[in-house]
Amino acid sequence: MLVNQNMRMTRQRKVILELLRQRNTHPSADEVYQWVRPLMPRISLGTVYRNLEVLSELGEIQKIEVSGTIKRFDGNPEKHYHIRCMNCGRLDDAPMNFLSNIESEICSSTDYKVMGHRLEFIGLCPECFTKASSRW
Amino acid sequence: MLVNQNMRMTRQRKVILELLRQRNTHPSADEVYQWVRPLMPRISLGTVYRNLEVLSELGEIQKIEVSGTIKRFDGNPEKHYHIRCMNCGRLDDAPMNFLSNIESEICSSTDYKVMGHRLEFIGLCPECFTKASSRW
DNA sequence: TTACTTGCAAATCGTTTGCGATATA
DNA sequence: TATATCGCAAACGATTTGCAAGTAA
Repeated sequence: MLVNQNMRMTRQRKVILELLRQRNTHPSADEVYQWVRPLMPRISLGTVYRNLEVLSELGEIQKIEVSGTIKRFDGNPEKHYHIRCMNCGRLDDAPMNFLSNIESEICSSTDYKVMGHRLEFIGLCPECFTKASSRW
Repeated sequence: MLVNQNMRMTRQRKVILELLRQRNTHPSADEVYQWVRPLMPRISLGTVYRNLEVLSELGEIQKIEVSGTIKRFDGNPEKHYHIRCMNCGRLDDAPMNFLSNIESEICSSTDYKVMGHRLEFIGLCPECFTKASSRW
């Protein structure tokens, strides 16, 4: 879907954006839906999906496209990396500066026009690591 | 699914592994299914999925878990990165050495137990770049 | 007023799973 | 022979979409 010039700031769109900006978690579309429902009980899941799509195309939020599971969204539009728990799926920001020159390394040796990159760390969150350790 | 100790090398499993090893593309499960069918017309898509899962848990192949789309598989079990065409979805190996110390950077500043990372470059493949350029 | 957006429900699509039959070790 | 694996078809879950009604500008 292309973002239309005449994009309208509807109540639904505004509430979704505000909730994402307030919280620094990385929810799935369904989690966003659960957040919004107390405020707008008649909103549909389809509307949530459509608005998350539009907002990410506008650059207001980010769609987190790493790992082959469900999509996650991030109210922080700045470029940054994430770390994911391989056991429970928890997702947090990774404490690392964005590597802005990493792309130049491959530009000369690929036929692709390189335009960006995604980096995700995999591991065990504190809770899952503790649980795993206790079974050793 | 956990890999069983008594894993059997069935005809189906062997053919799938050999095809993945021979070719250096990065097929989806359905593409593998299309490859195998001429050789084994009665094989089912479910069998292909099950075998790709087992083979990747054995470390014989890799499941490529980047970007939120469909899963891809790689007959090369060595750690390496990929580059994806944002227009057509084409996926190739990225010409870059594996960054084996990148994880140590964040270990001290996260509560996670870091165990790996995934890096994917995004861009336009030569074909899509040419097409895009011609529209400017 | 106009056409973008919504709510609803059905459709889509990749993937997984239950089951009885088959074949590997 | 024992049981891992198969083929088949149905189920599943996340996401998308068609449509008539609603609403922002």
